[in-house]
Amino acid sequence: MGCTVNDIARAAGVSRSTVLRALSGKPDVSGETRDRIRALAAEMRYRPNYIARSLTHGKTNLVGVIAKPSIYYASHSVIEAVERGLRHGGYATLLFISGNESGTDESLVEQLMKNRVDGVIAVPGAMTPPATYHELVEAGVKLVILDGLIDDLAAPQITGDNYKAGRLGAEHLIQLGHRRIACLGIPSISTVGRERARGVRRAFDEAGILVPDGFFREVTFNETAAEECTAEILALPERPTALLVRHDVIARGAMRAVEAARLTIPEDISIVGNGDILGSDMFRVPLTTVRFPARQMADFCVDTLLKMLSGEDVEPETTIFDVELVVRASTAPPRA
Amino acid sequence: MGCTVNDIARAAGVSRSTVLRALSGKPDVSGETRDRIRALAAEMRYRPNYIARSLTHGKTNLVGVIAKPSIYYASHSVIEAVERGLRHGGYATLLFISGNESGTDESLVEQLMKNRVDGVIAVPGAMTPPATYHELVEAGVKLVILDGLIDDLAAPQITGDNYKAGRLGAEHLIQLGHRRIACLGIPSISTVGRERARGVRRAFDEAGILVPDGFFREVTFNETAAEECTAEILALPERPTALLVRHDVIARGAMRAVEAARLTIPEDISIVGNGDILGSDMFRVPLTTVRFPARQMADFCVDTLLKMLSGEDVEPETTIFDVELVVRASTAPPRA
DNA sequence: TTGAAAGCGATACCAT
DNA sequence: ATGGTATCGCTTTCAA
Repeated sequence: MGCTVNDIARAAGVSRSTVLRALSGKPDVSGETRDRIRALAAEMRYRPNYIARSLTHGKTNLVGVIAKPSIYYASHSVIEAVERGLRHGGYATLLFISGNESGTDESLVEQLMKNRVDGVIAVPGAMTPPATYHELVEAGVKLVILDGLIDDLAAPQITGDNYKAGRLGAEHLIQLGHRRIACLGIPSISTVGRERARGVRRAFDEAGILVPDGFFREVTFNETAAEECTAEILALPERPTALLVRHDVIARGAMRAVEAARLTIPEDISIVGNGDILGSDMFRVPLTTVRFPARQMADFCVDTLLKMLSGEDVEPETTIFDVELVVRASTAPPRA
Repeated sequence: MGCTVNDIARAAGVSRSTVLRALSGKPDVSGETRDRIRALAAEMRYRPNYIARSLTHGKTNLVGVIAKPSIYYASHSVIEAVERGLRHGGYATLLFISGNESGTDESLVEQLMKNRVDGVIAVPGAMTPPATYHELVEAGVKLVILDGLIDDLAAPQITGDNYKAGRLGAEHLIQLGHRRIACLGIPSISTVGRERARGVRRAFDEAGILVPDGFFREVTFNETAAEECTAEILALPERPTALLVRHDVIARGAMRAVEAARLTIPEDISIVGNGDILGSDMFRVPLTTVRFPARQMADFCVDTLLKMLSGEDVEPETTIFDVELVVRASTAPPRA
């Protein structure tokens, strides 16, 4: 298909070496031959074969990006920012969506390694076992974790302040006067889940609030599951007056359940989401939520990886980005 | 980093050829050596270098995917389906987001070609010039267009029935009794835009409805622009009783404007969206919209490309998928 | 059954 | 200023 350096060399009646010199702007060529060869290359629509180049350089200019499935929603704008950043930095994005049912994640590491990616950016989802990331690091791949926190991983990690996120949401409800607050939380197997819960508990403790056990739930990332879980909570003898929910998408499920129970938001039930996804201001009831600086985090993540790829030594530190509460219509004081 | 066939050959005390035969399960090896070599390879964590393999095969097993930016929303689930399908078929996804400000699209074709992708799946957005696709075809790249329609392109194209989509929405409003219907349509430079408009006009014609010029608008894909455009329409002397909107995301902008004008949906204004994006049933007012079988379209698209990649001759035909109206709360008869 | 050699396309280095 | 050659890691073909 594409023509090669050899083709050009033959057509120009010079050696391959000369062609290379002309094309790459190296010094040792006569201006005349250089121009002639360049014109010829353009005419023949020559495009250097990156594959071949990779082989000699030992560098593919490929970065593997492991993303979460679309139910996570925010994913796409993150991928977008990452792709743009990588492209700017001279890398192409090899995309893998993890937890996409098909194929084990063993094959994910496998794929990445076989394609000899220069680095990897991973946005951890619940479906990807942490071992995946450890394997990558052990294999010597340059890895940065975006919007997640993997225990004991020797790689830079970028994350939002989940402790603060939990705390902000809880404090907001407490200030509004709520005392019976239920949580649809993140499973505590993950560090993110534990941090979020720690923030919530801290706020409760400071306010001297005791929450019944049935009010602390862990829900998988699934709108329908959230709906069912919320229905159960609403059926509890002493119903909560507010819901602290792990994510805006989950809040949507919760809203459905509240509606189905013929209760109203925020009069009967206040809801706090998390993530401030695109459109949560246009939910049935505009959602009060916690905003993470997703774009900045993505940019910082790309910068970090690019530094590592350029040979710089980057400490495998965790960088925590600040979060903020966005108050909208889904929260109000409890009914008197 | 990774060890090579040579390393294994040396470690095993055999030739490279033997190692290859053992690893690839070719017949001509003694069972004993084969097992020994395989064990060794596993132990040394050998992973074949796809880059090198590509060079000899002249096949990279890379498929370029050109996607729209995240404002388009539905994008991510489409990318997800495409990635999964490609991975199943033995290909990796090289992702490019077009209209991502950075870099011209010339560099897009450039990137694709330099990386020697075996094929390309493109989801056309307004920001990508059609020339991009023609260049690709001319360069001999195997291309399939997903959810778009490019004029005179010698490549298979998969699209939803945009004529019907326009018609369904309009007919629905007409049946409800609306006669003053405004459109926030797709610019008619695109075939998709023209088809959609054709469907709408056809429904109007059949009902004998004459729509004032000011009621036909073309809006760029942008929530804020949609908001402004809607505000203008609402300020018109004889306000419409219904809005036919090019996309669910645009409907969100329209909803904002309606709210700002202190009008209610659907009592004062009915709204019909398009696309049935995830969550449009949980909009401020659950949105009546037209559903495209996005997942099936993506799957079909991948299948088509995989066929082409396997050497099959595929006709460059356009395949049109059926669409359906989803009636929710944003539409009702006009006020008497 | 096993080994050797050529080649994919580009590069770096040595030799002219 | 230009040409030749080995090399990257793997595959294919031919030879032993």
